[in-house]
Amino acid sequence: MRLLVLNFLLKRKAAISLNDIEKAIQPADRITIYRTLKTFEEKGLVHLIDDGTGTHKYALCDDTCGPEEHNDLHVHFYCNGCHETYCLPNSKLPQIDLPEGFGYSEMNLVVKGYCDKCKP
Amino acid sequence: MRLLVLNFLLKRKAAISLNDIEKAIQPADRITIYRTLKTFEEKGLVHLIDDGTGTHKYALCDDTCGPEEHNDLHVHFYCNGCHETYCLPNSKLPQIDLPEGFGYSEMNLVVKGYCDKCKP
DNA sequence: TGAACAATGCAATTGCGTTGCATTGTTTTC
DNA sequence: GAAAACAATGCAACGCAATTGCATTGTTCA
Repeated sequence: MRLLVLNFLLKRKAAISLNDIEKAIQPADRITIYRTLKTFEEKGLVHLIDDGTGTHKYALCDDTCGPEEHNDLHVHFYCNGCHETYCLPNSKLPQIDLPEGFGYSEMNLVVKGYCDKCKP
Repeated sequence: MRLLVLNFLLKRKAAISLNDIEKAIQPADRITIYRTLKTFEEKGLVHLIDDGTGTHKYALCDDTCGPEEHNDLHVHFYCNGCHETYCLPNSKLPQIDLPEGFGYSEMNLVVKGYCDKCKP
């Protein structure tokens, strides 16, 4: 089962939700996939994306990720047309000036718009 | 009821969730507060914040917002200590280089860390 | 082989957002 | 001023996704 999920993740370029995987890998139990993804995340294989749609998405990490640390410090792009969420690893996160006394730890940046296939 | 909600929003500097308001304004019905906030949002009084916690937060808009348009183009800060979400209107959104063919429409940027009160 | 452990699957729960509908309060019209 | 039209409130219920408990099955190790 974990191999099935992993293979599906490798095939897809965009981030996918639990439902996507469930539909693609049938018959499969949603809870098993959920726990599989959770395990993958803990081990540093995938990272969880919050693209503002309310449903979690998952995408493969790059090689620098591990169980200790997630280097998912890149921009995510949500397409209003095809409703896909893409990782933009080439777009690095900007430097933000925080108010005095505030400490930075992580950042989540989601850009919305239309991807190259859906652009009107 | 709407006045109660508005006054509570004015008193609080941080963004607040439906539950926060419900606990603060008792006795009050959750649905009524929900619809109140929804009305406020449509009229351009408050804007909705997705800080990645999974629950929506609301915060007052500045004077440039109206029913037609929300100028909530600023950074939000989530404190891992007190779990409060702050608006950082002085931190403008950065310019992100999108891949070829991608079109920009909106952006959501949440910085996480520790605020000045919770910084260790 | 048997015990310890991990993985899976089913059922059920939680949390939050949301809608339907009846009731109450307010405004408009005659 | 009464009746009708409309807005606001409150209760119940629904929906969706994430999450957990527990029993069952498969795997590893002594």
